[in-house]
Amino acid sequence: MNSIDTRTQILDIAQDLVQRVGVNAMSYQDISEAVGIRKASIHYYFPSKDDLVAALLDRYNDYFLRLVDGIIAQPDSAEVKLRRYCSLFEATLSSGNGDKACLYGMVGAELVTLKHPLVERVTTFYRDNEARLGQILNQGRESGEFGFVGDPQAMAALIFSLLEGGFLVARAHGGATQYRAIVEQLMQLVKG
Amino acid sequence: MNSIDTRTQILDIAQDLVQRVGVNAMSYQDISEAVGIRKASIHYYFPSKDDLVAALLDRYNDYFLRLVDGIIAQPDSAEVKLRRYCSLFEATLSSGNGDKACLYGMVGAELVTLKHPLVERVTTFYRDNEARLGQILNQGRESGEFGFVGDPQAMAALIFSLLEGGFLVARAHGGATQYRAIVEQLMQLVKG
DNA sequence: GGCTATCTACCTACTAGTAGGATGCTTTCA
DNA sequence: TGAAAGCATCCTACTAGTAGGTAGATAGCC
Repeated sequence: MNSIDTRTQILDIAQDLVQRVGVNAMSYQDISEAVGIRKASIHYYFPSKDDLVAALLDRYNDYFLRLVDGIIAQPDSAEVKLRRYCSLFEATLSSGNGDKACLYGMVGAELVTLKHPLVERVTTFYRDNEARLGQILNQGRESGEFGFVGDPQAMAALIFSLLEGGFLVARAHGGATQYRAIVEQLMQLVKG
Repeated sequence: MNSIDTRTQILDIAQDLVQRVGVNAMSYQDISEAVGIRKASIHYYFPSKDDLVAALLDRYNDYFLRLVDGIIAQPDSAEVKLRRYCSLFEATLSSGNGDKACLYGMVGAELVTLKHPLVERVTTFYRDNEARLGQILNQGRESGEFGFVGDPQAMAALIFSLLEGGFLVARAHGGATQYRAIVEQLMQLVKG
């Protein structure tokens, strides 16, 4: 169906825009020009901007957590899993001109301007990611790979904040190189 | 002079707004209502929005780096200095309803939508902070307080990204409590 | 008189969103 | 089989509201 293609195209362009400039600076007009359809046609698929952003967040959530769960399910060492997790973020950073951030990182920065249903999605995404990071850290602790001090769950929260922040900082200064250096430094700390 | 007061009032309100909702979602109309003057009067002090944001960034940069330099100049242990540095960020988070982020963190997220002179300010702020963090870490290494593995400058970049990210994540999830837990975990890692 | 600070009144550009029409494919049914 | 009805998609044309920004008048002070 061509209609499904259009819907996907709208989501793809919208996601790209949000990752670059944020929700507030992304407009239906921008999407309209990039996709090559009229503004009203976007309203046909997504009646309100909140609908569009919600669909965007849900799609990204499903996509990202599926990848993470795939990483965890593999019979790899905890170090390999943690490195793969970090490289999921890096892939996004490198995919554009180094000016794309994590979708949820961008939305998180604009959190106060969003309505309840969207805010809830962000908090859930953060919580789910920290939980999965906790799993990886626990595995590494048990196998003896990771010798970091402190609670694995606190460490998971630290790593998630670090990756989200590293993303935004790297965009301004240092780019993917700086991000990789930070991940490398993190790995050393985790191994202890 | 009443004029200086007005100018300061505008900057105060504008900073508060940017820390909550970001540059793009902050409008002259919002400031106008909060300060109690007409929109055109704000243009008298800050002809364009870029002028206003530039003044905002410069003021915050001076204020923040002065505090940091004050911390470094004290004859304290490296651990105390690092804890004080981290608490500078926390003070901002706690100052509102837990919905205020670091000014430069917010602006950093919107980086792509800004013009050159503003982008430069952000990168400089990041660089200056990482350099000062590096000083503290070097002191701790030399005194034997800090036993973390890896390069102090890489560690400084890690800590700065962590704090900026921790800010944004904590706003969505966990608040000041979560931020403090992350800082505590960080301190354990730095001590090694 | 000139300067500072503030105002009213306006402009253009852009925002999200709506109403209703044109097109064309699909399904229904005589 | 073929016309009709229904539906999905996309359109033009519009709305009301808000954005940043400007012109020019007014008031009070040095």
